[in-house]
Amino acid sequence: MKTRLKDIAQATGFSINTISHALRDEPDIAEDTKHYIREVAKKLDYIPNIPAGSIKSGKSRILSVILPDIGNPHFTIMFREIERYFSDIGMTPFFMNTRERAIDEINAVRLSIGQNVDGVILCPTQTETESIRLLEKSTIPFILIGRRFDEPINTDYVICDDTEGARIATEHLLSLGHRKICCVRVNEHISSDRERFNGYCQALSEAGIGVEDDLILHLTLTEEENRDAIRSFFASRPDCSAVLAFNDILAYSIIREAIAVGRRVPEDLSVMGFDNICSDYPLPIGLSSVSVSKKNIARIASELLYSRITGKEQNPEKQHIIVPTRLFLRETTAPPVADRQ
Amino acid sequence: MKTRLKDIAQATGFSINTISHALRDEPDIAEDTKHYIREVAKKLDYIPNIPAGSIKSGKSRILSVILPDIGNPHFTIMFREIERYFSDIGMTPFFMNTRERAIDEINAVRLSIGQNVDGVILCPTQTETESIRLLEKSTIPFILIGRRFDEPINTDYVICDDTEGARIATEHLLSLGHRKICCVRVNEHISSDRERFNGYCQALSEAGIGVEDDLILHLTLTEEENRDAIRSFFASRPDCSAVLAFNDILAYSIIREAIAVGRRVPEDLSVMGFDNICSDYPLPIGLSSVSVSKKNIARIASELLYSRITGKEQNPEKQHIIVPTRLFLRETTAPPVADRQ
DNA sequence: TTGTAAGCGTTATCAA
DNA sequence: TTGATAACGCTTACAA
Repeated sequence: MKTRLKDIAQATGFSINTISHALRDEPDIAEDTKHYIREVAKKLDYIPNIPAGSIKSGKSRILSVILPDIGNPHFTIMFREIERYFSDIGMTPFFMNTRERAIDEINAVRLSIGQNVDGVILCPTQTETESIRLLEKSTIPFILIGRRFDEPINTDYVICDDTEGARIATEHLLSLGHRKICCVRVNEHISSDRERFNGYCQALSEAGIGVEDDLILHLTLTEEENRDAIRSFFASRPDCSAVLAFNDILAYSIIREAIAVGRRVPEDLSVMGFDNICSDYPLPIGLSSVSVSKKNIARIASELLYSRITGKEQNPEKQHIIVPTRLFLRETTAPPVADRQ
Repeated sequence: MKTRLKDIAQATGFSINTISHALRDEPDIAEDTKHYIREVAKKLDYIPNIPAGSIKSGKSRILSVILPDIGNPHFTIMFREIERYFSDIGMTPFFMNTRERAIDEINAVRLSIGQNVDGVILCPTQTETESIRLLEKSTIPFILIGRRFDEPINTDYVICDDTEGARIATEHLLSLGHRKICCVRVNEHISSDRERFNGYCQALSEAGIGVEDDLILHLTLTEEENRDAIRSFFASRPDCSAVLAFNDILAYSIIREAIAVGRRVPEDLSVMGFDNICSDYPLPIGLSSVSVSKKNIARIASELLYSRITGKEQNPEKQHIIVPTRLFLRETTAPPVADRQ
């Protein structure tokens, strides 16, 4: 059975209070006493009952990290970094998936609040704002990561420079000679989707090229199959020679379908991703991609959250942090074959 | 600020007890009263304080899922399935990484016990048994997943048929005509590593072929780089024409290095994985692999854990469940080129 | 330096 | 059908 402070008190003859203080290394207990108590506690395999402590102290030393899909390496890498940061300071982040569903997000937020977490890192689905309202009402510090809301919602956030990332990626495709460039979009509620699309439009417009509606390919972020949408896009726009994908997972989906229908990458189709997950996974085809410093974003968000939790961040102004992006060119982008039909 | 039962009591004029019962839909409160209380609770955004309840009831409705590395799709897929199963019944699994480190595993277990979780799903690092001892002492139900201990440690577990999986994979490589087959190992403490190796040995022995020590390639599961080890293996055994990798991630690492040193896959080198992550990720090169029904393992483990938690599983006998494996052949395996040097 | 007592927000017990 | 009261295991005054 679980050992309680009471058991240690009985075993040592000290009061529960003394045990509690000794195990938390407070200065008001004699060193000898502390040593003795710690020894007995260890022998009895004492493990502090955190919920019991937290209802009084209000501190649980746990955090929740609410992300759309841990199956996406983009979020996996961020979570690992967050975990590393907080476990070093004795706090435990735990993770929940929203699967890009509003209801799952609200549940995750409610559960986090209900668990008395010390802080929340959230990548919102952006199809509702109830979760933000609940967090604000709870007074639990929270940071948005990867996505941001427009006015009037004002929160701390850490994102990457989506607009600029998409702009330089599109610019690069243009500089290779591509003119019919597909842009993959996923969900117009999501800020990164809108901003990447804006970057794409900017680059085209700077090159004097108009945005064609049917070069916009709408795919889904979640587990549903994108194959049919991709294939019918290929069929409808055979003249398209390059794709800017919303993320690397979708880029690889496109590469797979392209190969399946007999198009070579990059000879027949250049594909540009967004995320640079190749830097962390041994993928057999190196994907040209926009690198978004996932670890930086995660670390900055962790630091900011921690400073909010400890109250060190006195600045009541919400922090809006935009991490720069850069281009990584690998094997999936090349000039278009000039004499294609 | 957070709403408490007390606040609802004040707002409605009922006692805290009545509020508590009403919100948990106990039968001893009048329907009208329940309706009214629920309405007020909703208006006040009441979110139950789970830790407070759990110190009395002992039930937290949270579980912990302790896995080596969420970055590995093998575990990601399992976690998603576990999450799906439990969120449907109103329980919340949260996830922690061990990074294959004993100390992280023990900490995760201690934290889980300290958080009063209702159950634990653990894929152990197997470099220590302290975590098992702590779990047993805590009396919290737990299930091992993917790995098992030898006697005298006896726990519930759900694994795949590692021996048979590796045997049929090796058999297939043999049937293609390969004779110099590399087996990738990771850590002899890990049961799946030992059992897959046994399967490999069995298949070779049935074919009358001896196991050669220097066809065993030792790689690492965690983030460290395997490149040098792979390249020096290629250099030392250029006659090796096929590889059975411990898992798909390592298989892809090998493919990447093979391509990098100018060997074609599968023409110059057949590569067989273990996990079949291609079924869930749009990877550009289809990997031949042993399919291990990750979702089945996760679901079976979840069901068993839940039955242990509710006490429905009366059988005090520990359950040892072995899920069958099967072969998925894709693009990375082929007969050896006969006239290679 | 240590102990006593109150209280955190719930749930459980028992009385009304 | 509802309410008072005691617990749960801990932390935090405050007292000794």
